[in-house]
Amino acid sequence: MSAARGVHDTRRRIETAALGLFAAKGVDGASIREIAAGAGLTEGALYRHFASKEELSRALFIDRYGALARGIETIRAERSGFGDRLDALVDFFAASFDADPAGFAYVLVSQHEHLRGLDKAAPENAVAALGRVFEDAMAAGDIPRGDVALTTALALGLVVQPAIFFIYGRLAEPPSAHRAAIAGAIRRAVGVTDSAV
Amino acid sequence: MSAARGVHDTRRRIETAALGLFAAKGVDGASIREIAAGAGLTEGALYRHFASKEELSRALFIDRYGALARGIETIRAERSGFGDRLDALVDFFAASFDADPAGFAYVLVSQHEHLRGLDKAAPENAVAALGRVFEDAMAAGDIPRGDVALTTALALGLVVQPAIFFIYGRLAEPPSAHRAAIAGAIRRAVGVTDSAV
DNA sequence: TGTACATCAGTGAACGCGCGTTCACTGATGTAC
DNA sequence: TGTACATCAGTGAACGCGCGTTCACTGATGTAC
Repeated sequence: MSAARGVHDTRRRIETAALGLFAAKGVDGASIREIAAGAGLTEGALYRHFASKEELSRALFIDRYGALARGIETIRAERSGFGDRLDALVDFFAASFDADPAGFAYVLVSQHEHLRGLDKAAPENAVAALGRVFEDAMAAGDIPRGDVALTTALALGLVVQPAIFFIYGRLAEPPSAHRAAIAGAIRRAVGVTDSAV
Repeated sequence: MSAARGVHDTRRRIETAALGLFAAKGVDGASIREIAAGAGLTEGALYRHFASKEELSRALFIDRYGALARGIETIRAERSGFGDRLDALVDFFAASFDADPAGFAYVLVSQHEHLRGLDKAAPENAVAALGRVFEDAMAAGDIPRGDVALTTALALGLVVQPAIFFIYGRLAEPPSAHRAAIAGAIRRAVGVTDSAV
């Protein structure tokens, strides 16, 4: 069993190396050889931990994307009132980004590739979870009724684009430095009514 | 010379086939063989028109990205006042999307790959051009002074995210169907002052 | 008008290369008796 | 405690494959005299 202790370290090293390379060069652009070298292994050893490159890239995505979806659902369950939820959501996204920029970048860039199969109604769909928050807000009269998908897109754009600007050096500081500005912009963009400030 | 007449048709057919495949599968995911077949040619013939796959993908990007940059600069030159410019910009983005969804998707997805070399100060940088519009607006007092890059990111996010939602089927209609809503969201998000409505 | 030559888009087979993946083997560790 | 066997992460060479690219060749068209 003491040999097995190292197993999770190795798996983690592979994931870390893969995530960095996938975020920087894309899944297609990063080779198994590079990933293995980055993790301090040979290619053969990597296949003791992941059955294929596809499984590796998918596991990496599901982990991170699922964590976002669960985080959103937790906030929806634990907070009531759109204002509280919105602040918590912006904080959560910003903290997720700070904790693992490569992971966040990977999810942003590869989501379409991995989500194509996944149904829009899937339990762990982060965008759908976000949509429910805006649905609730409309039902409660906290924001004007309207197209939920459009409202979700607008709010998400206000969070995601600053992250992309930061990743590519167009913004000096990460989203966490702009939490208040982003939350304020969302409030105004979606038209929060006075009762829900 | 009558033989040369067909040359531009062929080039266009290659570009159309490549754009569709690049937008759908990424540059790495689309092969020269697929592109050539899509254009009704053999691989060898494709190389009469483009020196390499890299040149093809780059030419496609530069054309489309440059057109966006020039469109933004034209609006800045021909319109005065932030309100007019903003409406024109949203209309322009929406019309560009409608005219060539695959081209727009390709620019969105591949910008980071191609812009890495390009300097932020490059003459045809669309994001920089957009930034100048917000700089002007701040100087004129049409919107509150603040971080220009952040303001640009917020506004761009409000335009881009609905396009992405539409491309991936999360939004039923393209951005052009939501022009007024998007322009309104930008106005509120960036805090247009009363004098500039 | 007819002949000779140049140009050039297109063909299709072939190339070398790097990729993801496999496999026989090693050696350290854990378990059974 | 000592021996025999099982397990399994890791090695490193090899595999077949599809990729981007090349190349000798073709045939239609344009140009010169």
